[in-house]
Amino acid sequence: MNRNKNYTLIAIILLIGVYGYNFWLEKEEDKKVVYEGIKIKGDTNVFFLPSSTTGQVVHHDGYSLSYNEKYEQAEWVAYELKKEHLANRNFKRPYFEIDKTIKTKAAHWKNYKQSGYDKGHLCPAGDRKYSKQAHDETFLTSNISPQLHEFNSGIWNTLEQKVRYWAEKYDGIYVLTGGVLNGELPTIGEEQVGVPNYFYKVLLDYNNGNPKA
DNA sequence: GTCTAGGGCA
DNA sequence: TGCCCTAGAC
Repeated sequence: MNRNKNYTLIAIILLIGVYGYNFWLEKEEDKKVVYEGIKIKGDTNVFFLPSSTTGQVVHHDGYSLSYNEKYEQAEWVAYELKKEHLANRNFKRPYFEIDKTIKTKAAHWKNYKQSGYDKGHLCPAGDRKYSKQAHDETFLTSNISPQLHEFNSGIWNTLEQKVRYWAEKYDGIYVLTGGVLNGELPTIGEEQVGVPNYFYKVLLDYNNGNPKA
């Protein structure tokens, strides 16, 4: 591996269980509202969705994201991981495609080629195995970020598997993932895709407030 | 064996 | 774009 680059990747893992907001926790139908809140376009930062600093929030069927044009990647990706989303089907790895829903144009995957970095999923393909459509959707360039292979297939991968375990255990959770995009970051490719130094995940369990860390 | 990936080649 | 092989971490 090329050691000329400054490797200081650290994962910051934030696991937050929330007790509050009883007014939408207690009723079953409210779950529905939350779920729809993710998908309905035009809704402002409904419920758990964070605010966007770029003003460009895009909703896909399987997840929502806020795209940061400067760094050519999403500042966050949010999705719900339901128990029934968990599946073991194995889809063929599709081709990475440019996310056409990004108005300012998402980066091309060629930026990542031979950059030494992985095209790391923010919304993991492994969390969207309940349908091929949802699975393939994670292979949009708006859903990936440059990650070291060692990091992506190592501790990050482990974390994603734990997320799946928790989704099973707590009957569904919300997941928010992103890289820390600020300041001057190293870039790759012609479009200068920023390379985050840190990645984070925030988990929200809406019907069982067991805080975990 | 299961996940995450890169890369070569028709 | 599909197919198939390789590699690391757990």
